[in-house]
Amino acid sequence: MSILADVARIAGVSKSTASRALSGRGYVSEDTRVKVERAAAELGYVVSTAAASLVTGRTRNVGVVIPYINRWYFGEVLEGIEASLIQAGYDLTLYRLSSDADLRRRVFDYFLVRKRVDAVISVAIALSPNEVHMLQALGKPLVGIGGLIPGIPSLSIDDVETARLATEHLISLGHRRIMHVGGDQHEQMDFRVHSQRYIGFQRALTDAGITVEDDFRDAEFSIQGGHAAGLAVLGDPRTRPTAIFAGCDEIAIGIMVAARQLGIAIPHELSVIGIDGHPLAETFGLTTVVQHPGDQGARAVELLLGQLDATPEAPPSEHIVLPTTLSVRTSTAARRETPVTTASA
Amino acid sequence: MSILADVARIAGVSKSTASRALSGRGYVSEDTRVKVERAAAELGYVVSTAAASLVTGRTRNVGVVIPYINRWYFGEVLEGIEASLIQAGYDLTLYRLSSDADLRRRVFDYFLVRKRVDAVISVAIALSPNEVHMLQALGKPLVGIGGLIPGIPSLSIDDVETARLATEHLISLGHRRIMHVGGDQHEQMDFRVHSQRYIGFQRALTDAGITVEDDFRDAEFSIQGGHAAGLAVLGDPRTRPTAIFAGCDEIAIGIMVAARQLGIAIPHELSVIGIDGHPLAETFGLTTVVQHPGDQGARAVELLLGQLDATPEAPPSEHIVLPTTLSVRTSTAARRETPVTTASA
DNA sequence: GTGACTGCTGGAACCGGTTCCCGATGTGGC
DNA sequence: GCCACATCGGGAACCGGTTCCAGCAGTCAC
Repeated sequence: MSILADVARIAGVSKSTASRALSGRGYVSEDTRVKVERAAAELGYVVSTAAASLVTGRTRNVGVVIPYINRWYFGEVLEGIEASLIQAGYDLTLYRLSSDADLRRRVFDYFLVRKRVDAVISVAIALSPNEVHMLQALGKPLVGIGGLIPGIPSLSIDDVETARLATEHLISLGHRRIMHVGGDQHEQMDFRVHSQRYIGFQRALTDAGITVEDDFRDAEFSIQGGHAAGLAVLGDPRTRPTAIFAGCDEIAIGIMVAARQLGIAIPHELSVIGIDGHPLAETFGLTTVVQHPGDQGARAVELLLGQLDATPEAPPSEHIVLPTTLSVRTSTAARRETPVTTASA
Repeated sequence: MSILADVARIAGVSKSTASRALSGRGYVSEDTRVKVERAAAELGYVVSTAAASLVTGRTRNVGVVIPYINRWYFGEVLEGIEASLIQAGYDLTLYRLSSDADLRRRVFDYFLVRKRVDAVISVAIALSPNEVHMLQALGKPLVGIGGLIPGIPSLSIDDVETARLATEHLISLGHRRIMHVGGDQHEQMDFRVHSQRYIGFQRALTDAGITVEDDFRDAEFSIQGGHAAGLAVLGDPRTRPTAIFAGCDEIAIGIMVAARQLGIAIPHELSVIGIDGHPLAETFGLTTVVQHPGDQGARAVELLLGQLDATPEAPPSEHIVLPTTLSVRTSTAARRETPVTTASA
């Protein structure tokens, strides 16, 4: 474990020159630069980030706060962030923020505040005003993904529009008895997304002059969640919807599995559409509205680095909306028959 | 952003006393401790980890090297690691290590070496001898999960035995024409696991005196991978196996989906067993051999912290084997019919 | 020849903690 | 009354870099 002073000695220069040579800041002649680099290589020297960040105040480390790791959307976002950060020479420190209040406080008080990160990316987390305040008080760049937090630059799809797009697809196929199986509006964790998608769903119905009685069923955002909800919703042939707009592809796939178990043919007896562009959507022939979480992560990093480099007090509190595209597969089709009645206005 | 000196001044003590009071090391009277803590709270003081680790040499940060984020096993392991580290007051810095040689070298040269982590956890990665050497040269604790690296304490299930257990379950049900759909033995990333499971599979067959001609098909470790392999393998009714041992639950589920699409009834015409205990196994009624990746992550952290605390030169290069348990569901059943012939000896 | 300027280098201060060491005080035993 | 010992607090060195500043040589313009 050699230190800069060793390198300097071997190279026959001073610490300051060695530092300049290695970091590339300030005047160094080509000759000495080579000498220093050679010495560093010889000794296997690597800078101490602790020492460097002590004096510069920058850690080259970005904190990522995320509620889940093992769900497709979140995993993708995380991969996107990671790849971009590595590329830019930054480390990524991961904090999983559950809904457990104690743990949350702990993460905030104990970790994030510790001058250890240069910036924070918050992925699809409903932050309390107090938490937002703490993060802003850090004076570090902060970017949100997947939902907007007032006063914080963020990045997401337009959930209302996306949900409307999906629902309109079903309506255009002639469906009237449409149900939304999605996230609980009142859940703490998932941050507006649920309610936004429900709003978009309803808006499409309203615009088409359709009213549905039982128009919603909540489900966990997973295949199992969709499966359970599917079994519950599709059980009675007389009340069964002819089409379901699922809050995400995993729910949609769970519903498809449930339908198959119940002997309900897709798409002849039931159309299903999701949101995400999950790789399984192709396997299952699921029609979906595609988003690109990995890109969202990458873009967030871009935004962050922009803020980090350009220190001028220009807080770009913009909200970037990313496009989504409808991808039609075989899980949706024109309405064939109506089990009972369509409740259309 | 107050510093220790401010706290000391406000509390009316010296920096050294303030430091002792806050860190809890060394003699400090109860009175002064309270005074210092009050001053710290008042100023909203938090230590600079950079400064602290510069002098102590410890960062309270653990590096995790992992090949995938968005696959069930890896996500679970990561969650387990994260929870335990947070609990212990450590940060987690994430490095995704792809098979891309450049990126790999970059992670090793540029990041891991940078005196930035106290320890490293390597999850299911096939490290080159050179990479192992670099990590060991760091002189930091190092624990592997999911496969053993010579000379490094590690933690995993017994892949051979687990595969044998799964295969024996199929054999005990009367199956003879059994196939293994799993990972490519020669793939760089997944680190022995593939070949170990194949060995266990073959061992069970051999012990039962069974020989199978086409006994293997490789698949990506995902539902899609299993689905593609399933379509390929199950296409021809005359050569179709009566039972499949899948390398993981995701592959198994993909196969089940493929079987359904091909109109093959499970378990009447085809038995499928996996390895993992994936939450979807329950949804799909998949028989599987259960492991607990989250626990593996937690145990790894335990091991690591043990090494970090006890500095005595006792490198516990042990390999811990974790138990797995067979969980029988409805995807496996006694052999009913034999499409053509059973190739039994 | 002198002054201004550029290119380069070294000395030293500094970042913000931790810890060693020494001195002061108090307390108990003899 | 004195010594040994435990408790407590402060001064200062130190961790390993970065950066400011001063200084020096060489070049060019006048």
